[in-house]
Amino acid sequence: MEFKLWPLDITYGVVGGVAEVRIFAIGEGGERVTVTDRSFKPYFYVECADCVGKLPREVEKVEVVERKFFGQPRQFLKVSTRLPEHVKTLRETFASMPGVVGVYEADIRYYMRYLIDAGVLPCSWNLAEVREVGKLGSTLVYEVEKWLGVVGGFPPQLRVLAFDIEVYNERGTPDPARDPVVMAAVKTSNGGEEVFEAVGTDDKSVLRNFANFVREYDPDVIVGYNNNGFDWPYLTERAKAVGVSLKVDRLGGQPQSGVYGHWSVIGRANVDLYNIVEEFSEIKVKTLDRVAEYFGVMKRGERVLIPGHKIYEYWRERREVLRQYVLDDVKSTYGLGERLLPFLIELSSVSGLPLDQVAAASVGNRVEWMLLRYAHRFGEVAPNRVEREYEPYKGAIVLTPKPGLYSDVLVLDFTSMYPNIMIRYNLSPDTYVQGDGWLGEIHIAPEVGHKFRASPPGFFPTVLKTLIELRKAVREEMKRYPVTSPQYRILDERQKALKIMANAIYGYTGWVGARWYKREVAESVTAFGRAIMRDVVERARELDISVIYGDTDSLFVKSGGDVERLMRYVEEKYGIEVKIDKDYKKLLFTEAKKRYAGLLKDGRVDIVGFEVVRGDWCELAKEIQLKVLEIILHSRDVQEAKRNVITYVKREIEKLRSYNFEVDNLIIWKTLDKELGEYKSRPPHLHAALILKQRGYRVGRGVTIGYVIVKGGEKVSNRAMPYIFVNAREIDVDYYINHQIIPAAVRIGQVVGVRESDFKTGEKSLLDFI
DNA sequence: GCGGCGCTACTACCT
DNA sequence: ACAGGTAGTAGCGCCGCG
Repeated sequence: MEFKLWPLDITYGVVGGVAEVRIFAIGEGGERVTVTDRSFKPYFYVECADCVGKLPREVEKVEVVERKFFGQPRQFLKVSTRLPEHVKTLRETFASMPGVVGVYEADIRYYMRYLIDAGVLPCSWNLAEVREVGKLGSTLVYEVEKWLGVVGGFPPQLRVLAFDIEVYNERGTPDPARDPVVMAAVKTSNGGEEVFEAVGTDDKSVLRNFANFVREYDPDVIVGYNNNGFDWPYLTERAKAVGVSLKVDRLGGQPQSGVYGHWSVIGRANVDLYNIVEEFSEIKVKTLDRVAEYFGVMKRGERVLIPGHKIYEYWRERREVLRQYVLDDVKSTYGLGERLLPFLIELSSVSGLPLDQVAAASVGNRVEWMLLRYAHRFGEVAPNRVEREYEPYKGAIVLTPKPGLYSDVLVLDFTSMYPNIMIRYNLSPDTYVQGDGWLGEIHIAPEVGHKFRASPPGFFPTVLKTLIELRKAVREEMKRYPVTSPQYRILDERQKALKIMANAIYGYTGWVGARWYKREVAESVTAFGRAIMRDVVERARELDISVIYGDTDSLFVKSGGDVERLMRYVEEKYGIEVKIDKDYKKLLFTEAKKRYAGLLKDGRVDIVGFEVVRGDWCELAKEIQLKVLEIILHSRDVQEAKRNVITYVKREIEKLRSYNFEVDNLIIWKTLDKELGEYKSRPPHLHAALILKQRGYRVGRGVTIGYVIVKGGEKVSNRAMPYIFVNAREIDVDYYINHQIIPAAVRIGQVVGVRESDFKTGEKSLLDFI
């Protein structure tokens, strides 16, 4: 029978010496099913010239096949093996055989190989010819006979479960061997909400009740916040320590740790929302409460907040508050899931990576898995991952702004410039021409001189064209639905997923870790980009349009001139659509690139690059900088603005001097980019991190440290203290005045003539006394 | 021994 | 582990200084 299914998770097992692929999926009627296939043999490719050698017995079959390699037709041996694990061992065996030139695609995981070859897309509707073979627990099992392709449609109703745990520990980072899980909270998409609690310090019931709940609710998707980094490893360790089994997957097993810190719960998609939140650079401090507020899920002011190091106190003395806290956390997590899952589902479908992996996978890997699918479709054998040396190359042009206040400025944006360049000039690893051998039509990149065949269309340009066309079709389809409909929302997430994947391809070509790494391609893309930018600036000059600033693919121009003509010029000459991205009434530049701020025609204040938008300046300094900016943007004349700025900032400085502030507003947040031992110098946040470590906290790469500068004679670094250990009276207010408030205020204020000395008149320097 | 200077380390930002 | 370009702070070593 024909069956339409939406794959959620995939795994395999070996039964009777045969690999069996198992796809956990949802049918059209909402039924949960398992689809199996025992017919697919693992394989890899071998390229050889007169290969000799005895075939190992793990080899099932060898065929000579026609494939392409970087666009060139070639013959390969397709070596199929009996079991997935044989691929790894045979890879070595074949590589060392006399006559073997290369072994390819031997590092592709079996179940991914299956999805790619069968053309099965996770988180999409796939049509298959199946037959029913029985039941596994309560779900039907089908055996697939033939895959009939991907069909369109919207995702089914998913059962989602969010969870969160709280651990009792008196200092530092909790230790599963010692510290009990005193609370576990769950929230489900059918409205269920529960908190499981320990009895005293006995947490066996928490673990059991949690596992029972998961099994009974039987979720398709499990979401957590840092569950890969904390909850799952902690729960499984703790379960082992107290002798409880944590059987939560769909085959009666425990969660398993996979590669790169990802945890899998077979049959379900375990998604760590923190993974995806990490990609939102506009969120500076990524604690659950702040992230939930950012996404409009729950306001921080309307929920219970307990710092991690005080949880044990609340468990001992104010348990009902802790209960509310864990509930607020799980509600936030659930809400985040509602907000983020639709995008992840589409990203899974576009990249071809199963849902539970797509959030954890890096951008480069998502692109690579997508490319592997297209390569298979085009009959291309994928190049191997090889270790390469990093070679820098020139990037985009950034114009130098003239400092000052401008009025009526338009920002022109060249849409999808890099993808368009790649398509137009056919830039791809397989179209790259080395030397002068090629006699057909070629494109030559400016400055760098790399050559590319003009036809036929290369691998990357073809993929890009496909993605752009798909996106266009999705955007067309969106018009058929009301903006507020769920369908519209899903299609919008789909077009976003297609867009970000297309935009990531240029970066991928310049990434040394990429299979299809080709520096010459990346280098040519930026070279064409620079040439276009220079040409458009020149054209603007000819048209008497004044150019104020530009960065990569945007141009800031004075409105009033024939801007439309300039836009048409770019569209006609380069085939790149130009859109007016922003329309400023007033715009402010200092002498710095990548930093500007302005008042948009719609009344919004827009700030780019300045301290206000940076996470590593304290709230107070940012708040003051914003005010200074607003004073300037809203005043009619420069002198008045200058006076008002000075009066305002002086007042703020006085407040600080008289200890009229909140410590929270003075916290400086910085992320550790390395492990503590790898630092060559001792910056402030490292100092603060070392203090945290000394007091039992686990800190290292990726952790964001919040510190304040306290009094003392030594250098700044030695006075950086984790804010949780500091009282207001210990704060070094002079540091904040001279190194946070004044620099932030002067940076913007300088445009109307405000100088550092305007704020230091009250203070007599030693020189004055002499 | 110390202040000033310039370079390096480091982070976060922009497109 | 998608890219390069950029601003800015603090650390740190070096230099000169009778």
